[in-house]
Amino acid sequence: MKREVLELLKENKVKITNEREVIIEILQQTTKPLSPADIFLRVRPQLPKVNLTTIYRNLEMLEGLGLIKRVGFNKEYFSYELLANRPHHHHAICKNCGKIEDLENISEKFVDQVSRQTSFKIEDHNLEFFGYCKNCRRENL
Amino acid sequence: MKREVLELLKENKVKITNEREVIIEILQQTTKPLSPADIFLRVRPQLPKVNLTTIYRNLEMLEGLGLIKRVGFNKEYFSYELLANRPHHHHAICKNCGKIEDLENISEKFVDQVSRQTSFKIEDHNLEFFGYCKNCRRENL
DNA sequence: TGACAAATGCAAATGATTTGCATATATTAT
DNA sequence: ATAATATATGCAAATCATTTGCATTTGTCA
Repeated sequence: MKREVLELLKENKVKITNEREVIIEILQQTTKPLSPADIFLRVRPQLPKVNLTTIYRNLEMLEGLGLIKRVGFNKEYFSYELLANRPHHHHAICKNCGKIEDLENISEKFVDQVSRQTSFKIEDHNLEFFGYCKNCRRENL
Repeated sequence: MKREVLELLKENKVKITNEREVIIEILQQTTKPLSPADIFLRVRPQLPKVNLTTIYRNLEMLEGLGLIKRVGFNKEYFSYELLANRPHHHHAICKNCGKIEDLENISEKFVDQVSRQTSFKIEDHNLEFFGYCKNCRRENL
């Protein structure tokens, strides 16, 4: 667990438990969004007694602190990814196999456009693309 | 129910039931995305015996035919909106009161950008903005 | 009008997420 | 180091949206 994260947790009087260390490390080691169940499966080998509830509660806490972001894919459930890991980006999701590709370098100009044309004070946005990855396109032929 | 819709249903051997007529009319009369429960509540006054299951099954059917689009908001459940009602657009969702504003006229140039920079064959995308609407911004002061 | 496939209503199943509560653990002051 | 205490965890049960099985009803088409 990185120093910065550790400090942020301490600042917020959050106890550093084994469960939290493992959950955060897993999030740090991954480049793809993980669902609570995904994380659970990866924590268990290290902490066999861990409970799914603990995963949920910690994800909620981490989201509250602004460390992770919740992303929702089409017919799927929510997943989470660490904000610190990479700069703001979007996803391309394969409709067939569920493969997720990160899209970086997308111009954020349109975000400014939106902020201008709405009366809302925009703070965040989600942008997800759906289609078929290379492999699944082949299968469809 | 508009003629075009009626024809599309018949083409696909879908029976024209009272439930379907009412569900489709409700979707046609609304400019905001509606959840299955929303639709259920609006159908019931006209068809008191209608069951939520029927709403779900028909939404699935309409989505399959490409008549409606499923949109997922942040911590909320899925909602549906009729594609024919308006051209492609996006949403701004108030983090406080849940108010939804439609955003039209957003340049779609970035969609082309994406198609070029990924190996995916992009077919669709979701774009949602989150922030605070005029009223809720006032309340926060 | 009758035959038949498709749609509905109802009840129960499912699956993710949440909650209550007793126990365990990290933190803080002693 | 140790004790006191607030917080976190595990477990079981509750919740809530969504799905499924099946008997009954209803459109559609000959």
